[in-house]
Amino acid sequence: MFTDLAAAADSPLLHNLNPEQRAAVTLPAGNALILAGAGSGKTRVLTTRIAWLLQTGQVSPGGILAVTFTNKAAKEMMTRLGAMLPVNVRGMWIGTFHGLCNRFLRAHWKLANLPSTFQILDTQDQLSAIKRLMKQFNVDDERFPAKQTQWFIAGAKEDGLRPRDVEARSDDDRKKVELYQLYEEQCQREGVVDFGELMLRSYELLRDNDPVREHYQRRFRHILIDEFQDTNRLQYAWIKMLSGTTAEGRFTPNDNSVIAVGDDDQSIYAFRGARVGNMADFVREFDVSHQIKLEQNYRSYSNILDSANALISHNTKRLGKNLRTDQGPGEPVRVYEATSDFAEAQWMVEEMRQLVRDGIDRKEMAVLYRSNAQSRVIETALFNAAVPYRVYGGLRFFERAEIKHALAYLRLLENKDDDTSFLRIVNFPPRGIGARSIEQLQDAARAAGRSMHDAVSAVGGKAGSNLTAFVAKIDVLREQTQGLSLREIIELVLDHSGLIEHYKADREGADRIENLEELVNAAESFVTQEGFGRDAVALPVDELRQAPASQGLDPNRPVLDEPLAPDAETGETLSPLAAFLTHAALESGDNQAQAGQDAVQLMTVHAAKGLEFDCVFITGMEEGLFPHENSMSDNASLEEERRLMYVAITRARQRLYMSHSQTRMLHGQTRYNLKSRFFDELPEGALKWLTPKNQGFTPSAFGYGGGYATTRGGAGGFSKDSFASPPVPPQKAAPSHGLRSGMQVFHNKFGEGTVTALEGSGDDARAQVNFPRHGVKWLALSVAKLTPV
DNA sequence: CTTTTGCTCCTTTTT
DNA sequence: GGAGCAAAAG
Repeated sequence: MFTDLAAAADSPLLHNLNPEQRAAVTLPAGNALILAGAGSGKTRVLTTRIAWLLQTGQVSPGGILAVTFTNKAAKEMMTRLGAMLPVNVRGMWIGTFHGLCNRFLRAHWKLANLPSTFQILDTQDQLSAIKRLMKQFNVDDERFPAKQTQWFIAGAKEDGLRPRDVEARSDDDRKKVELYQLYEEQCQREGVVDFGELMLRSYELLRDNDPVREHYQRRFRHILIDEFQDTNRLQYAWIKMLSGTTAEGRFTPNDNSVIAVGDDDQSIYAFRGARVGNMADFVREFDVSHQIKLEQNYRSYSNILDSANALISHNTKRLGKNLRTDQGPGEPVRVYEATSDFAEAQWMVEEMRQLVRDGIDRKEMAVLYRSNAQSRVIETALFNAAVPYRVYGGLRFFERAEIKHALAYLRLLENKDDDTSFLRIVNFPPRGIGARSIEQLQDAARAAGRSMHDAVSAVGGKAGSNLTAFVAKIDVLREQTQGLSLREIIELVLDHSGLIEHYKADREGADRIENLEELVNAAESFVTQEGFGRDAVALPVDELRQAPASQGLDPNRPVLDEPLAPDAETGETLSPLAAFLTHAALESGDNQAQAGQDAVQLMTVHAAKGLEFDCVFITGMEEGLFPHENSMSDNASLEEERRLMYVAITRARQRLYMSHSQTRMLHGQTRYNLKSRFFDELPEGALKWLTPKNQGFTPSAFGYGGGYATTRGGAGGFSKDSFASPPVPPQKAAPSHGLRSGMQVFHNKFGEGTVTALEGSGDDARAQVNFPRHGVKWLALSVAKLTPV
């Protein structure tokens, strides 16, 4: 360890860093903002910073708090750090916001007013809990869709608001606040917390408990936050609590150092509460003394980078940043116009085959799209061409129905009051407990103010005996699993729950059984990785010894230095089962990890953030899709779409393709789309149009009969019949209004547009029209005056 | 009580 | 086009 910083300037850690990176790594104490562009070595800077702080003795491992958004990012940080320094990374507070809050609440569950066995609700569980609640209170789900209520509650929590804090402006709002209140009571009764609650509870405990707050403020000397542009109000407030809020609730930056790393141009999560404004607030409220911009890009050639820079310069609200590269221009960005989504996929497959022939690995090719629904056509094309591919997104391992069923049994063993889990499995596998019995039980439970588990005895008759048998089974299982290893517990539960048997009887149950077996493996590797049975190593944290025991901060107990450290007094430790259930809730697991195989990667642009590939295809670049039609009306969301496109472009190292299609099947209907406005925002010099530059769908395009040119001869292997002839718009019998799909029409307000669909007849007749500047509209023909052009 | 059929709604997503 | 869910048939 270095004793003085002068000697440390030669540290091997700092080798191969550019001046900006080096400045960021060696920042003096104080609050700082690092604007890190795409591909500028952000993660490297963050981890090196931590390693540097430790190596120069400026802080001990226990004094570091590093927060990320995804488990993947946290894991990567720990791996890299472990490679740089011989340090016990697991003892450090590196993790996701939610993971760290969970750790915090597990340690202070009593102060947080939670049962020690509290369970975590994921989004699915939360929705079903809300549905159950709304049914119980006879809320009209037409007027208040459960999804909307869920959105309302999650949104309130992201803003740090409890029901009493929410300002209700309408009767509907008041009803939602009431539901929020009832939902909270239900969660508290059942001993469960949702994701937002993990954050909010932690925040409130820090806010309301002076010794706890002061303890952690003293402890965390260096706080580092990754992807700062994605933080929401509550997360920002949480950071302020940890770094200098006083008992009076005033915030003054103290001598902790907070380093926020982010890129306002890559803020793509405003729709779920992220607040880019936190960056500006941070600079102001934390008296930021240093701002560093990392603009040197090590990823892409300049044609790609120029495109990204040009595009994003159309956004008005920016902190200002321009990526540069030392690499040459590289390949031009290739643009392709297809006649249909099917043809677009065909073209892509051919292009990929050529790339493979050129020696590029399939796993270095990514297909990006705006929404998941777009993947199907592409999958079909890849499948038919026998090109291996892997789709990200969709159901993750711990979200699969059979896994959730198994977990529900396990959760009930831990926490019998978890009614969400109870309901999920009370009649699964079917055991003769129908809707009526369940309703009876729910009524009884509500009347007695108990959980469903505890209210079973109040239900008589045949229904009652089935229920009693079920509860008895759970209770027996709980007894039987005492003292067993995690693996044995799960095997026992799978066996005695009847799940395996049930799926064996099902013709299509083989996959599900396989997944259940995989659950046993997941548990097994969890146990090994988390180091159960290994002695927890407590790190010296001197501050801790001054904390008063009365506040639950036992001076002799190394609070939270190890996630699973046993309680010093009772020797009590989080059971492996409890830890595994937490793990399952917080890390929904990889999708289907067919890792290792050389396969083309398919994912949404959102999912691609943080990744990079040699070749990237951005597909479906059409008005209404990208930018998405729901985001075209107001400028703020349009700018977010543009940032999304910026993220997509900057994923590519060497080759970038963009494609759009004249027609596309969407919701079982053919749509005619114009090419994306984003094309107009790219530098013409960096582009190469593989097809004649065009408008996207126009009626005249139908007259264009020639096969489209492709870049190389080699790519022409597709059958001409499959798509070379332009699609013919559906010729429905012309109704009285005389409009047809594909027609150019004029509207007084919206100007010229293209009819893309027709529906109904007579007075109900409606037309879908795509207006270049106003987007896609449905117009009632009895009202709207449309004149053919 | 369970299975089947018909009807509705469709962003983006991590925790 | 297809998942998810509620009413109707078995």
